[in-house]
Amino acid sequence: MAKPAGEDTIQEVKEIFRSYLKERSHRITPERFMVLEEIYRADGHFDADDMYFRMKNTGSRVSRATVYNTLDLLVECGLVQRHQFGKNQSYYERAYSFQQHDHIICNTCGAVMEFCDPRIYEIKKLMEKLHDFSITGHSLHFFGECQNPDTCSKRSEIDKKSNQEAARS
Amino acid sequence: MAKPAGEDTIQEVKEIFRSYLKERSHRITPERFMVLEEIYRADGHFDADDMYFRMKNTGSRVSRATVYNTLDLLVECGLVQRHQFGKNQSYYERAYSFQQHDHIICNTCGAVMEFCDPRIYEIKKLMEKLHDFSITGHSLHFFGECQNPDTCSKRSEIDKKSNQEAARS
DNA sequence: CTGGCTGCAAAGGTTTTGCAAAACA
DNA sequence: TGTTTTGCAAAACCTTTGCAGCCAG
Repeated sequence: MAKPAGEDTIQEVKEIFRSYLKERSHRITPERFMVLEEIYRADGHFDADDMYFRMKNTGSRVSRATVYNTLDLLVECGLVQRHQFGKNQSYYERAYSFQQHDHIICNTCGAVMEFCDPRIYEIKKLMEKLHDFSITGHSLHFFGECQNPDTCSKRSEIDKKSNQEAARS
Repeated sequence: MAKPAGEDTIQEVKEIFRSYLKERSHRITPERFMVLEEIYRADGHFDADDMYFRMKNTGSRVSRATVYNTLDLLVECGLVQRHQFGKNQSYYERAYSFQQHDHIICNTCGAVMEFCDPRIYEIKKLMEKLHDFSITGHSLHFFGECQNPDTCSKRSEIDKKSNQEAARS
């Protein structure tokens, strides 16, 4: 799994975000930077509510509205990627200093694995030419079943859920 | 764009669905077949509510609950594919006798184009081997902007919306 | 100052659920 | 006849919005 970003990376993304906000005449508020920092201190994928409760627990009190607002801004400026893993809910992950990758999702246990294949880029280039289209992003998911019974079971989904709920105490 | 399925195809998918339901000891209800038929008579992508209103208009009165229930069954048995085009809403399209394809989505006008590239299959095979994973499906979307001003404008999104609303009269 | 931003709560839109009635097996 | 399934409406769920007060510029 992905590890949290280092301090140097966190300083870099803050600077990038600051420039972005200034450029667009958006205000530089402490809340926005608190969200950015929390995202880059986290590892892996999360949803908006995860982030809301995570911040609540670490003492950075921001409202849901601000979390959503900031996530939108961060997606716009490319520091965060938004994913749809099949549920009607958005998942996010940090995008800076973080290798471009796609996802393999287990239908049984919900595990998300990551991979990278240069052929995606080749397909992208071909499609831009073929369809007279300017492609700015993509999402590739493979769905299926883990073959490893240790990591894949209904159990692990239940664990995940109860852990999340515990975090919201 | 995709054209509605022919009568022969409709008979085939009904037979497949019937076998599937029998196998799983699910009941063979007229509502389920009405939904299946309406899906295969439609062209392109639709959401659950589209289907609900489409059926209302053609006189096949089924409830929303039944539409959702049946869509789940059809996705499970592979006759329908579910897509997430970036909104927090599911879109569907028929999958039988319908070439496997992926999607290019315009962020501006919402247009959805289709394409097909055999390299996806190659990547899939590699990932199954690399990650000891059994892949049963995938979704690949490219996001960006149409380069053709005739087909791409905010306007076309508005048109699409008002057409949908007209269908719900 | 003053317009954008925040926090809160309420509204919005899609999907799921509970329950009585209907109907498949 | 006994359960599923249906239809309806209410609930649940995630996200957006409205508004008063706050704060960055």
